[in-house]
Amino acid sequence: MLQVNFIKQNKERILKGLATRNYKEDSSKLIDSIIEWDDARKETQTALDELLAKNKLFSKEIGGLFKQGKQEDANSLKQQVDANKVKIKALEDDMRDIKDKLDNGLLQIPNVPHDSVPAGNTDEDNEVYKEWTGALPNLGEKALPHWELAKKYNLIDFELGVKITGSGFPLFRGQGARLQRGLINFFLDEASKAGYEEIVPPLLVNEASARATGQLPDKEGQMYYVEKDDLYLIPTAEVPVTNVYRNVIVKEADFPIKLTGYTPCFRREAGSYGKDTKGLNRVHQFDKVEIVQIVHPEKSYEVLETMLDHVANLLTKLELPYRILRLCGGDLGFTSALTFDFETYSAGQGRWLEVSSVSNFENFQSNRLKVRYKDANNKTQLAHTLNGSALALARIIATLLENHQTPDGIRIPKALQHYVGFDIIN
RNA sequence: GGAGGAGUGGCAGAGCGGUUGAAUGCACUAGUCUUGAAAACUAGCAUAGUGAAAGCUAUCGGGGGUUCGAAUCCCUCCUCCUCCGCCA
Repeated sequence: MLQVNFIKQNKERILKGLATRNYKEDSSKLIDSIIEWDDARKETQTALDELLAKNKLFSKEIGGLFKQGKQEDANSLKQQVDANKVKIKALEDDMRDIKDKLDNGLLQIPNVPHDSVPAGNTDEDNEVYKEWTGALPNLGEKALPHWELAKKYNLIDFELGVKITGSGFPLFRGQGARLQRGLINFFLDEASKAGYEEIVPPLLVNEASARATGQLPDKEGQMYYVEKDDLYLIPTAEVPVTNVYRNVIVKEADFPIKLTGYTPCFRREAGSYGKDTKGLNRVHQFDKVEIVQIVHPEKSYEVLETMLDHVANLLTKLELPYRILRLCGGDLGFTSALTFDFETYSAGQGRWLEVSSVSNFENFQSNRLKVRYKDANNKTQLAHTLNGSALALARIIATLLENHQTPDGIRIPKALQHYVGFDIIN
């Protein structure tokens, strides 16, 4: 969430940013309201503080008077305190009301897109940031999509997933399961080599955590919710891993903080039934290795580049053709200032599939998380947070199977052979 | 799930209705001393709101209540510890 002071000082910039996002609400009005509410908040607070200070003083006097045995004086003071208490109660009610409005208003304003974010509505308006310059695999007429390959080599059983749970919960078996496990280890090792600390977090989180990283209230319907215990199944490791630093004031010298974590991810994908749901293209449960960084505000865009390089390097080692998109305003996540998506070419389907999303949230997320540091003047400042998938498994398996299919079987890229324990699936 | 105990600043730990945002120790930061370091000594050292600042206000696990006044009393929730039960 944006800071109120930032909103006050940058109204035009925010409106321009919201336009880039193609934001539908009457944002100008909302921003004016927020500014009004905040002014009202300050005014009420000042009035309230004055009364509280008065009563505090009176109470001290009353204490003194009692000690001196001046009961009557004390009692008359008490009446004044009581009168003030009525006013205080009213102001406190006002305050709660104003704060609610202010908080709700702030929650409705998405992050301001970075200047480089192109205006646009849908994923068709995303800008190709880095094109694939090599040749795309041409497997001819015999190229199979991954769901057929999965069946042919008995790697993934979608029907069993349906039997056990429901659609969108694939079951991996045999070499398919091995491939899955190998990829996870490969991604984690690469992240460790790049200096990320490995975390094994809880897979269910409480409301405070989901709120802090911005899943709530924005994506409430997308998360599985365990009502009995009031917990959410994580839609990404970003939630528990970033929350490690919720409400923490870090030392400036500790930057950059780099964390990685492998977790299954659970997504209800409500509203997207029937769209791209074939095979592994869109599932309710998939595995992902996430990388997260908490950095000095001046460094975040530099760090974003290194994260892009990290993901690119993974895809290169997996010998997969990929391209990088810069998301347009309309496709940009609520909390993000700038997001790059990685897509790999899916040779069996003849289309590009999103396999990673790398974002800089600037201080939008840290403002809710309250991840801060002390600057040179010992003032508390918000850190910047970034994260990226490195990588999301399900679709990587899909493209891996499709791109590396040969008449003799599915070739395992060299970098991965050591992890899966075989060099071909047949 | 049942019974009991406990939650105070970065850590340890006092306070248990009155001027306490909170003793003391450790840690940390700066200074004095020293060739340098250590030790010793001196000072500083929570977060947030508001304000130009001084200051004022809130916060002693969270929320609510009693009281002129609450870290201290009451209610409730959460967390941790011990014991019993169950169990991967």
